[in-house]
Amino acid sequence: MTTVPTPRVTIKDVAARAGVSKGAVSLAFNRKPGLSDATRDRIFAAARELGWAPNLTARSLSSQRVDVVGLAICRPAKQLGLEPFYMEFISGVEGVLTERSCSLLLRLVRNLEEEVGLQEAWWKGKQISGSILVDFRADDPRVAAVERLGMPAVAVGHPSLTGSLTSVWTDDATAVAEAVRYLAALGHRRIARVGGAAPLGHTTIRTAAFDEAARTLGLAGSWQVATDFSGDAGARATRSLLSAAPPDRPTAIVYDNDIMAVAGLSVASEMGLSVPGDVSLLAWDDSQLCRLTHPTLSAMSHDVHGFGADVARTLFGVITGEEPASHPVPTPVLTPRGSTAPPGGGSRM
Amino acid sequence: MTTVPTPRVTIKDVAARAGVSKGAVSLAFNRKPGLSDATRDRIFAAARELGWAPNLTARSLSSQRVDVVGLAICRPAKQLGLEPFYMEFISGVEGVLTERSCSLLLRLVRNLEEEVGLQEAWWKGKQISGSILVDFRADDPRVAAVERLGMPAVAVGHPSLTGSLTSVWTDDATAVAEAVRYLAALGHRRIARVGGAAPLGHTTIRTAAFDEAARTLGLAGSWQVATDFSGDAGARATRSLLSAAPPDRPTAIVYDNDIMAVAGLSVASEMGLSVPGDVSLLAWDDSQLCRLTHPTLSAMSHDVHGFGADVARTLFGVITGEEPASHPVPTPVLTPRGSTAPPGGGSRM
DNA sequence: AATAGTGACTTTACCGGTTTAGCGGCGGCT
DNA sequence: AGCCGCCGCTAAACCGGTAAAGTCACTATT
Repeated sequence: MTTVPTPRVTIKDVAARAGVSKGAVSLAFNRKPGLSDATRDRIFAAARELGWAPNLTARSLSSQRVDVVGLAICRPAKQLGLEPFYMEFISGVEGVLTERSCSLLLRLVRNLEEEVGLQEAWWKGKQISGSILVDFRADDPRVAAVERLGMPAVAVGHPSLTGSLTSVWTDDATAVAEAVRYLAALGHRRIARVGGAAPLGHTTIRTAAFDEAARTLGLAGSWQVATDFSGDAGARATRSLLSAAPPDRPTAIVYDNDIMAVAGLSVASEMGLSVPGDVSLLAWDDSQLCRLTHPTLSAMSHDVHGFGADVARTLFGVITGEEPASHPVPTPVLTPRGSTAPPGGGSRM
Repeated sequence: MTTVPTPRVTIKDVAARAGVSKGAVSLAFNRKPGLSDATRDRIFAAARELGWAPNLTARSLSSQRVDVVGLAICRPAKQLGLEPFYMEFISGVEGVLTERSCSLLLRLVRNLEEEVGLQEAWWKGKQISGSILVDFRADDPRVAAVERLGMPAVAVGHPSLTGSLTSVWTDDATAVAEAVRYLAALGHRRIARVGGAAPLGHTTIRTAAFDEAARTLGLAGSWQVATDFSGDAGARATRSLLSAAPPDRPTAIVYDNDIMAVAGLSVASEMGLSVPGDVSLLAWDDSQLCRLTHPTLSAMSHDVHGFGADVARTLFGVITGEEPASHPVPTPVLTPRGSTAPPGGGSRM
């Protein structure tokens, strides 16, 4: 294929064709007052005939705004592929961006330092008008960096992690408590949790909430393991938890995402334990995956798409200077399915 | 948080501080010859002190190039979330883009018309320097549109679908044939396939290849179902295939992605059929998911990350005018695991 | 000694829009 | 009639860079 030496039609050509100045074309395309309807129509007709669309690069240079927001995700590719959360989140964000003809600049980064550098480059390079920050950690360096830059941003994470940034979060502590309370109500006394990546702030929050709930309910202890969110890690953790002799073996396990719960289910079956007879399993996030297993997985479910949309809307608020309030999205709710039941129902599968 | 009225440091400030002209600063930052080391150092020092980074918008306006490539994905959000393919593909693309400090503009679109409009807007708006096109269909309107625009692009799909566009593809026909041959070699005579979305070109190709292979091997027929790639659809299809009475029931099923295979596995178990005893299952793509089930899923596996990287590299070739050749990536290879075995081993689980 | 060549910069003309100041003409008001 | 104010539009400055042409001092060549 030979690349045609593109004709490069610019605003000047359109202006010439419509018999007006380029200022007039600009006014027409930005729906600003000051033009008669007749002229406006002539301009649009000319533009259509020439197949012209404004050069957004030039536009943002002179108008000092860009219709692009950034999203950098800092997790190993290996985990990302399977984590249904992100794609759904992104699709929620997209939905809102699209309505405002805004685009998403996506980048996967290897660590937070890289992300800080990237956000700075994006912002100083005037490539984005704001950014969505995810996966906060304790003392996250992005908080200070973003403040210093004065860049509009929305932090996805609990306010205790996101400093002065506008944030949107899920109330993980409450959700964890509900999960534990539910299992306890079923009669479980030995409940374990297979958590996510330890450095992540929300993991810490869930861990603390789990401990707290276990204590409050007077449970037999509080087994928790940190993983990297991968299925393999979830399988390993489950294997280790379930290989304890029955009196010490947990009768219920809560997972921090779907993948690990699926992996856990498979480990239980591989070890000859029935679910939920010998052990109850509770997943988190509740993607489609939870309904594809046998038994189906009970889960703490969550409107991830809506979460993304909310975050995007909030970001627009920040960008336009409305100073929207930080707020939580609806707390995940328990969706009981086939993987949870009172303990000791024990029939082999 | 009060947004600081950003100081707006420009190339002029840096030039002034370093005591040179802005042309010199430009030369320094673009690593072009014509400056003494001493001056270069002074410039960098000045830039560092002022915290300056070039305005990429201005740069691309005058240099006529942008370091951004586009990717529009046209699938319902619901499917995307779970489809491990895309995130892995994207991460492969990203890896290559990052080395060249290039960014990815991502957009989810609802239909091809929208995508055509988007690509045109992106290109005419000089927002991207090229695009990656995925999920081709027969008579795909994007082929003509992209040619008309003269936009550099790489099509992910078989050349029979992508017209004159440079393309990178997986040899699905060969892979399907291998899958069928393998199952036939195990002794299966009644093999079914749960395919992906019918309008997609690669689905058509696989369907034809499956028919062909079934005929060549003299199999008992060729059951194929089209779905939408979702787990639910995979489950429904499997349920329908397996509910035939034993002489007509397939003894092996090939799936077009992992999710559907996982769903199929669960349906088999729900119907009291053992895998691989009563029915063998073969997945496609081979994400982590295949190793998390019980039994583990045999799959046609595929270096999706590498695929993405290859596509990105090829796109750079097209952009720089090297006219790279269209080429296939390595054909998926069979990875036998626990879900495939000779038919009739039939012990209940 | 005159000429050519080179290295190190500077000057200046864009890139393709947006934006603001300005301007001619026309209707309304006094 | 004269002045004002507004409408509809144009001209020109500007956004922050890049790139090509120009300048100038200094060395090498003949």
